[in-house]
Amino acid sequence: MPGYSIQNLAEQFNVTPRALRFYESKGLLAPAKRGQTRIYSERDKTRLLLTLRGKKLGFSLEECREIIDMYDPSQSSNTQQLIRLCQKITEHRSALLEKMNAMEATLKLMDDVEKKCLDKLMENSN
Amino acid sequence: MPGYSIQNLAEQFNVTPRALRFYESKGLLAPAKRGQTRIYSERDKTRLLLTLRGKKLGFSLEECREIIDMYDPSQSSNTQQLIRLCQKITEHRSALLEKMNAMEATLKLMDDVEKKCLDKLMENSN
DNA sequence: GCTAAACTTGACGTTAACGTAAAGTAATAT
DNA sequence: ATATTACTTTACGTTAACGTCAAGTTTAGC
Repeated sequence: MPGYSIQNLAEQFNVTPRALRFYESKGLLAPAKRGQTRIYSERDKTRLLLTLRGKKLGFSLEECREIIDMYDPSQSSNTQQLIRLCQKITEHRSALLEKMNAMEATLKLMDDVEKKCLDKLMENSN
Repeated sequence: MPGYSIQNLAEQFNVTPRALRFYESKGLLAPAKRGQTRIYSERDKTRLLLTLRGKKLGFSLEECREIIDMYDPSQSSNTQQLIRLCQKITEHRSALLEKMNAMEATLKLMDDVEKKCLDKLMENSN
Protein backbone atom coordinates (compact mmCIF):
# COMPACT_ATOMS: atom_id res chain seq x y z
CA MET A 1 0.00 0.00 0.00
CA PRO A 2 1.80 3.10 -1.23
CA GLY A 3 1.48 6.62 0.07
CA TYR A 4 2.32 8.39 3.32
CA SER A 5 0.12 9.57 6.14
CA ILE A 6 0.24 13.24 7.05
CA GLN A 7 2.10 12.51 10.25
CA ASN A 8 4.61 10.30 8.49
CA LEU A 9 5.40 12.76 5.75
CA ALA A 10 5.62 15.58 8.26
CA GLU A 11 8.18 13.64 10.28
CA GLN A 12 10.24 12.81 7.23
CA PHE A 13 10.68 16.49 6.51
CA ASN A 14 10.62 17.70 10.08
CA VAL A 15 7.58 19.93 9.65
CA THR A 16 4.15 19.85 11.31
CA PRO A 17 0.96 18.33 9.87
CA ARG A 18 -0.49 21.82 10.13
CA ALA A 19 2.13 23.07 7.72
CA LEU A 20 1.24 20.34 5.21
CA ARG A 21 -2.45 21.25 5.36
CA PHE A 22 -1.48 24.87 4.96
CA TYR A 23 0.65 24.13 1.92
CA GLU A 24 -2.31 22.22 0.49
CA SER A 25 -4.59 25.19 1.03
CA LYS A 26 -2.08 27.25 -0.94
CA GLY A 27 -2.08 24.80 -3.84
CA LEU A 28 1.40 23.43 -3.25
CA LEU A 29 0.24 19.92 -2.42
CA ALA A 30 -2.80 17.98 -3.54
CA PRO A 31 -2.87 14.67 -1.65
CA ALA A 32 -5.45 11.98 -2.43
CA LYS A 33 -8.10 11.24 0.19
CA ARG A 34 -9.33 7.95 1.53
CA GLY A 35 -12.56 9.16 3.06
CA GLN A 36 -11.43 12.22 4.98
CA THR A 37 -7.86 11.08 5.43
CA ARG A 38 -5.05 12.44 3.29
CA ILE A 39 -2.70 10.10 1.46
CA TYR A 40 0.46 11.65 0.09
CA SER A 41 2.04 10.28 -3.08
CA GLU A 42 5.63 10.40 -4.30
CA ARG A 43 4.65 13.38 -6.39
CA ASP A 44 3.45 15.17 -3.27
CA LYS A 45 6.68 14.23 -1.55
CA THR A 46 8.72 15.69 -4.38
CA ARG A 47 6.70 18.87 -4.41
CA LEU A 48 7.16 19.21 -0.67
CA LEU A 49 10.90 18.80 -1.07
CA LEU A 50 10.97 21.52 -3.69
CA THR A 51 8.80 23.76 -1.55
CA LEU A 52 11.09 23.51 1.45
CA ARG A 53 14.10 23.96 -0.76
CA GLY A 54 12.57 27.14 -2.16
CA LYS A 55 11.77 28.39 1.31
CA LYS A 56 15.35 27.87 2.40
CA LEU A 57 16.43 30.10 -0.47
CA GLY A 58 14.11 32.86 0.69
CA PHE A 59 11.30 32.41 -1.80
CA SER A 60 7.73 32.90 -0.62
CA LEU A 61 5.30 30.01 -0.80
CA GLU A 62 3.55 31.77 -3.65
CA GLU A 63 6.80 31.98 -5.58
CA CYS A 64 7.53 28.36 -4.78
CA ARG A 65 4.16 27.34 -6.16
CA GLU A 66 4.69 29.29 -9.34
CA ILE A 67 8.03 27.68 -9.94
CA ILE A 68 7.04 24.15 -8.99
CA ASP A 69 3.79 24.21 -10.95
CA MET A 70 5.65 25.35 -13.97
CA TYR A 71 8.25 22.66 -13.77
CA ASP A 72 5.76 19.91 -13.05
CA PRO A 73 5.83 17.26 -15.77
CA SER A 74 2.04 16.94 -15.67
CA GLN A 75 2.04 20.27 -17.50
CA SER A 76 2.58 18.69 -20.94
CA SER A 77 2.42 21.92 -22.83
CA ASN A 78 1.91 23.34 -26.27
CA THR A 79 4.46 25.50 -28.05
CA GLN A 80 3.23 28.75 -26.52
CA GLN A 81 3.48 27.34 -23.02
CA LEU A 82 6.89 25.83 -23.69
CA ILE A 83 8.25 29.16 -24.82
CA ARG A 84 6.78 30.83 -21.77
CA LEU A 85 8.36 28.17 -19.58
CA CYS A 86 11.78 28.80 -21.08
CA GLN A 87 11.39 32.50 -20.41
CA LYS A 88 10.37 31.85 -16.83
CA ILE A 89 13.33 29.58 -16.29
CA THR A 90 15.67 32.30 -17.48
CA GLU A 91 13.98 34.69 -15.09
CA HIS A 92 14.20 32.38 -12.13
CA ARG A 93 17.77 31.55 -12.91
CA SER A 94 18.86 35.16 -12.80
CA ALA A 95 17.08 35.60 -9.47
CA LEU A 96 19.01 32.62 -8.21
CA LEU A 97 22.29 33.91 -9.55
CA GLU A 98 21.73 37.15 -7.69
CA LYS A 99 21.33 35.19 -4.51
CA MET A 100 24.40 33.22 -5.42
CA ASN A 101 26.39 36.44 -5.68
CA ALA A 102 25.12 37.64 -2.32
CA MET A 103 26.11 34.30 -0.90
CA GLU A 104 29.62 34.38 -2.27
CA ALA A 105 30.10 37.93 -1.02
CA THR A 106 28.96 36.81 2.42
CA LEU A 107 31.24 33.80 2.44
CA LYS A 108 34.12 36.01 1.44
CA LEU A 109 33.31 38.43 4.24
CA MET A 110 33.21 35.55 6.69
CA ASP A 111 36.63 34.39 5.55
CA ASP A 112 38.03 37.88 6.04
CA VAL A 113 36.57 38.24 9.50
CA GLU A 114 37.75 34.80 10.47
CA LYS A 115 41.24 35.60 9.32
CA LYS A 116 41.40 38.84 11.29
CA CYS A 117 39.96 37.00 14.21
CA LEU A 118 42.63 34.32 14.12
CA ASP A 119 45.34 36.96 13.74
CA LYS A 120 44.15 38.73 16.85
CA LEU A 121 44.05 35.46 18.73
CA MET A 122 47.67 34.87 17.80
CA GLU A 123 48.62 38.30 19.09
CA ASN A 124 46.75 37.75 22.32
CA SER A 125 48.61 34.51 22.96
CA ASN A 126 52.01 36.21 22.77
CA MET B 1 29.34 67.70 4.81
CA PRO B 2 29.35 63.89 5.01
CA GLY B 3 26.44 61.59 5.66
CA TYR B 4 23.20 60.76 3.86
CA SER B 5 19.66 61.83 4.50
CA ILE B 6 17.07 59.13 5.07
CA GLN B 7 15.49 59.74 1.71
CA ASN B 8 18.83 59.67 -0.07
CA LEU B 9 19.99 56.43 1.50
CA ALA B 10 16.60 54.86 0.90
CA GLU B 11 16.79 55.71 -2.78
CA GLN B 12 20.32 54.37 -3.10
CA PHE B 13 19.13 50.98 -1.94
CA ASN B 14 15.65 51.15 -3.36
CA VAL B 15 13.89 50.82 -0.01
CA THR B 16 11.51 53.17 1.81
CA PRO B 17 12.41 55.56 4.64
CA ARG B 18 9.94 53.63 6.72
CA ALA B 19 12.06 50.52 6.29
CA LEU B 20 15.16 52.37 7.45
CA ARG B 21 13.40 53.58 10.59
CA PHE B 22 12.15 50.08 11.15
CA TYR B 23 15.65 48.64 10.82
CA GLU B 24 16.82 51.24 13.29
CA SER B 25 14.13 50.21 15.77
CA LYS B 26 15.45 46.67 15.44
CA GLY B 27 19.01 47.72 16.18
CA LEU B 28 20.36 47.18 12.68
CA LEU B 29 21.12 50.85 12.09
CA ALA B 30 22.06 53.64 14.47
CA PRO B 31 22.27 56.89 12.52
CA ALA B 32 23.47 60.10 14.13
CA LYS B 33 20.94 62.90 14.65
CA ARG B 34 21.19 66.55 13.91
CA GLY B 35 18.33 67.74 16.08
CA GLN B 36 15.58 65.36 15.12
CA THR B 37 16.92 64.54 11.69
CA ARG B 38 18.79 61.32 10.99
CA ILE B 39 22.20 61.39 9.36
CA TYR B 40 23.49 58.12 8.02
CA SER B 41 27.24 57.41 8.00
CA GLU B 42 29.28 55.07 5.82
CA ARG B 43 29.08 52.55 8.61
CA ASP B 44 25.29 52.72 8.49
CA LYS B 45 25.44 52.33 4.75
CA THR B 46 27.58 49.23 5.05
CA ARG B 47 25.30 47.74 7.68
CA LEU B 48 22.32 48.39 5.46
CA LEU B 49 24.03 46.66 2.57
CA LEU B 50 24.74 43.65 4.72
CA THR B 51 21.18 43.65 6.04
CA LEU B 52 19.65 43.60 2.59
CA ARG B 53 22.13 40.98 1.48
CA GLY B 54 21.14 38.82 4.41
CA LYS B 55 17.46 39.30 3.64
CA LYS B 56 18.00 38.19 0.07
CA LEU B 57 19.48 34.99 1.41
CA GLY B 58 16.39 34.32 3.49
CA PHE B 59 17.71 35.38 6.88
CA SER B 60 15.37 37.20 9.25
CA LEU B 61 16.25 40.72 10.36
CA GLU B 62 17.02 39.32 13.79
CA GLU B 63 19.49 36.86 12.29
CA CYS B 64 20.98 39.62 10.16
CA ARG B 65 21.52 41.75 13.23
CA GLU B 66 23.19 38.92 15.10
CA ILE B 67 25.59 38.29 12.24
CA ILE B 68 26.34 41.92 11.43
CA ASP B 69 26.83 42.94 15.05
CA MET B 70 29.25 40.13 15.51
CA TYR B 71 31.30 41.01 12.45
CA ASP B 72 31.33 44.70 13.22
CA PRO B 73 34.90 45.97 13.73
CA SER B 74 33.77 48.19 16.61
CA GLN B 75 33.56 44.97 18.61
CA SER B 76 37.27 44.91 19.41
CA SER B 77 37.10 41.81 21.50
CA ASN B 78 39.00 39.88 24.10
CA THR B 79 40.15 36.30 23.68
CA GLN B 80 36.88 34.78 24.88
CA GLN B 81 34.86 36.85 22.44
CA LEU B 82 37.24 36.12 19.60
CA ILE B 83 36.90 32.39 20.13
CA ARG B 84 33.14 32.74 20.27
CA LEU B 85 33.22 34.73 17.05
CA CYS B 86 35.19 32.02 15.29
CA GLN B 87 32.65 29.44 16.41
CA LYS B 88 29.78 31.59 15.19
CA ILE B 89 31.43 32.06 11.83
CA THR B 90 31.75 28.32 11.43
CA GLU B 91 28.08 28.01 12.31
CA HIS B 92 26.94 30.66 9.89
CA ARG B 93 29.11 29.24 7.18
CA SER B 94 27.52 25.83 7.38
CA ALA B 95 24.06 27.44 7.23
CA LEU B 96 25.20 29.22 4.10
CA LEU B 97 26.64 26.08 2.58
CA GLU B 98 23.31 24.35 3.08
CA LYS B 99 21.65 27.11 1.16
CA MET B 100 24.34 26.84 -1.45
CA ASN B 101 23.51 23.16 -1.90
CA ALA B 102 19.81 23.90 -2.24
CA MET B 103 20.70 26.52 -4.78
CA GLU B 104 22.86 24.23 -6.87
CA ALA B 105 20.19 21.55 -6.82
CA THR B 106 17.66 24.09 -8.00
CA LEU B 107 19.92 25.34 -10.77
CA LYS B 108 20.46 21.77 -11.89
CA LEU B 109 16.73 21.16 -11.93
CA MET B 110 16.23 24.27 -13.99
CA ASP B 111 18.80 23.11 -16.49
CA ASP B 112 17.07 19.75 -16.80
CA VAL B 113 13.64 21.28 -17.30
CA GLU B 114 15.02 23.74 -19.80
CA LYS B 115 16.64 20.96 -21.76
CA LYS B 116 13.44 18.92 -21.91
CA CYS B 117 11.60 22.05 -22.82
CA LEU B 118 13.88 22.80 -25.73
CA ASP B 119 13.70 19.19 -26.91
CA LYS B 120 9.93 19.37 -27.00
CA LEU B 121 10.07 22.63 -28.88
CA MET B 122 12.28 20.99 -31.51
CA GLU B 123 9.78 18.16 -31.88
CA ASN B 124 6.89 20.57 -32.21
CA SER B 125 8.62 22.43 -35.00
CA ASN B 126 9.02 19.27 -37.12
C1' DG C 1 6.73 85.84 7.50
C1' DC C 2 4.52 82.32 5.15
C1' DT C 3 4.06 78.26 2.53
C1' DA C 4 5.59 73.91 0.86
C1' DA C 5 8.57 70.07 1.28
C1' DA C 6 10.93 66.84 4.08
C1' DC C 7 11.45 65.31 8.32
C1' DT C 8 9.68 63.43 12.88
C1' DT C 9 6.99 60.18 16.23
C1' DG C 10 3.12 57.41 17.33
C1' DA C 11 -0.36 54.12 16.28
C1' DC C 12 -3.08 51.14 13.81
C1' DG C 13 -3.46 48.08 9.40
C1' DT C 14 -1.76 44.26 6.45
C1' DT C 15 0.24 39.98 4.54
C1' DA C 16 2.63 35.62 5.03
C1' DA C 17 3.21 31.50 7.34
C1' DC C 18 1.97 29.05 10.24
C1' DG C 19 0.42 27.86 15.78
C1' DT C 20 -3.15 26.60 18.70
C1' DA C 21 -7.46 25.49 20.60
C1' DA C 22 -12.17 23.64 19.92
C1' DA C 23 -15.19 20.25 18.50
C1' DG C 24 -16.14 16.36 15.88
C1' DT C 25 -15.18 11.65 13.36
C1' DA C 26 -12.90 7.30 12.37
C1' DA C 27 -9.80 3.55 13.22
C1' DT C 28 -7.46 0.68 16.59
C1' DA C 29 -6.30 -1.55 20.92
C1' DT C 30 -7.75 -3.82 24.90
C1' DA D 1 -17.87 -1.72 24.16
C1' DT D 2 -15.10 1.72 25.33
C1' DA D 3 -11.13 4.39 25.50
C1' DT D 4 -7.20 6.05 23.26
C1' DT D 5 -5.14 7.70 19.22
C1' DA D 6 -4.89 9.83 14.69
C1' DC D 7 -7.16 12.19 11.78
C1' DT D 8 -10.48 16.02 10.29
C1' DT D 9 -12.44 21.10 9.77
C1' DT D 10 -13.19 25.74 11.52
C1' DA D 11 -11.59 29.62 13.46
C1' DC D 12 -9.10 32.75 16.00
C1' DG D 13 -4.11 34.02 17.62
C1' DT D 14 0.77 35.26 16.61
C1' DT D 15 5.16 37.05 14.69
C1' DA D 16 7.81 39.43 11.20
C1' DA D 17 8.33 43.11 8.25
C1' DC D 18 6.91 46.60 6.95
C1' DG D 19 2.64 50.04 4.89
C1' DT D 20 -0.26 53.71 5.85
C1' DC D 21 -2.33 57.26 7.92
C1' DA D 22 -2.43 61.24 11.44
C1' DA D 23 -0.55 65.05 13.64
C1' DG D 24 3.22 67.80 14.68
C1' DT D 25 8.04 70.09 13.68
C1' DT D 26 11.84 71.85 11.07
C1' DT D 27 14.10 73.54 6.92
C1' DA D 28 14.28 75.91 2.30
C1' DG D 29 12.50 79.04 -1.00
C1' DC D 30 10.25 83.28 -2.14
